[in-house]
Amino acid sequence: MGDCEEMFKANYESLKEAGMKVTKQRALVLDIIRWGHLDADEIYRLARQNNPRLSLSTVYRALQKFKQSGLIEELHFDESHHHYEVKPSAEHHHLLCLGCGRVIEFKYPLSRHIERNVVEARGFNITGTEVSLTGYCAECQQKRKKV
Amino acid sequence: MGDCEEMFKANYESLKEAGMKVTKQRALVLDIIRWGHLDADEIYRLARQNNPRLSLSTVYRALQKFKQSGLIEELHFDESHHHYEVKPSAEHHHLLCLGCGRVIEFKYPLSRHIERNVVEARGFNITGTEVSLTGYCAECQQKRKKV
DNA sequence: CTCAGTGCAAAAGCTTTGCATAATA
DNA sequence: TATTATGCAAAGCTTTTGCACTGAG
Repeated sequence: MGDCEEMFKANYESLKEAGMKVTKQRALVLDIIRWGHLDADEIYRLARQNNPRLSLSTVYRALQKFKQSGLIEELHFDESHHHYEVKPSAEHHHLLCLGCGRVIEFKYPLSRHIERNVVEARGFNITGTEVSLTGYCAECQQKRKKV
Repeated sequence: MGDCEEMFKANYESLKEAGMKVTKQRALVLDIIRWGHLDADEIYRLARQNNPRLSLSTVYRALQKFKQSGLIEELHFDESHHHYEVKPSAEHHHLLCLGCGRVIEFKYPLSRHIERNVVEARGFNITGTEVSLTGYCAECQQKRKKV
């Protein structure tokens, strides 16, 4: 690797711990994922500002690897893209504002709640929970009233 | 239209009520959606058993129209396909078994529950809720133990 | 040195669109 | 008759894959 920036040190550690070969492309992609809930193409475009030779397939391959090793999680805000975030420690979900696109995170043990309160879920072993809540944040509701 | 089967009468009414032009293709597609949680290609293949000249784009255009007029809803069980169901009267969600692919439906006013119990959701106007719960049903847990 | 990762280009899978024809209201 | 829907084929978009080359361990 050789000439790698200081700012990626933490990412190198993460990759190493996850048992992955460390490359500057992967460190870069991982670093960008920490910025927010981005999709592959957004990650790609941001990453190219740092490394213009990076290819989109490398981004996709990195995302796949990270997902497999549990470093990140895939989100499905809308039907056409996937978005990614570094794996959270506690179960949490997202409110997506259809007005401004902002994402509000909140912690909530929803799978436990459902296992306890939903009759049909008795005996079902829930391994994955993804909640997509869409609507309008307080600010966007104000804007919409005015229009 | 002319030579249309008796079994589609109810669908004709639904389409008419929704303010759509009634065609035998649409009635057929709508009829098939009532069978279960199918994706576009499954609907297409089933529909062609009845009308071999039907095209896939007609299926997609019908699905889009139905969605717009609120006749059906789009589900996102896995990341690559969309599945469809006729619009339910009460809020309900799905448990998807990764073993056998079965879908268990359950009614639950989750958006209300979240609006009431999640601090971060205060002031947020939730308009859409979709919950994807994946795991293993009781039967598949048994099978997995044996293997 | 060896195997895994990268870049490029090409392909795959799902969905949408353009256009001439056919069917509904 | 005037739209609107259909069928077909072609294009679009996101994601995956093949292959030769590079780089990490």
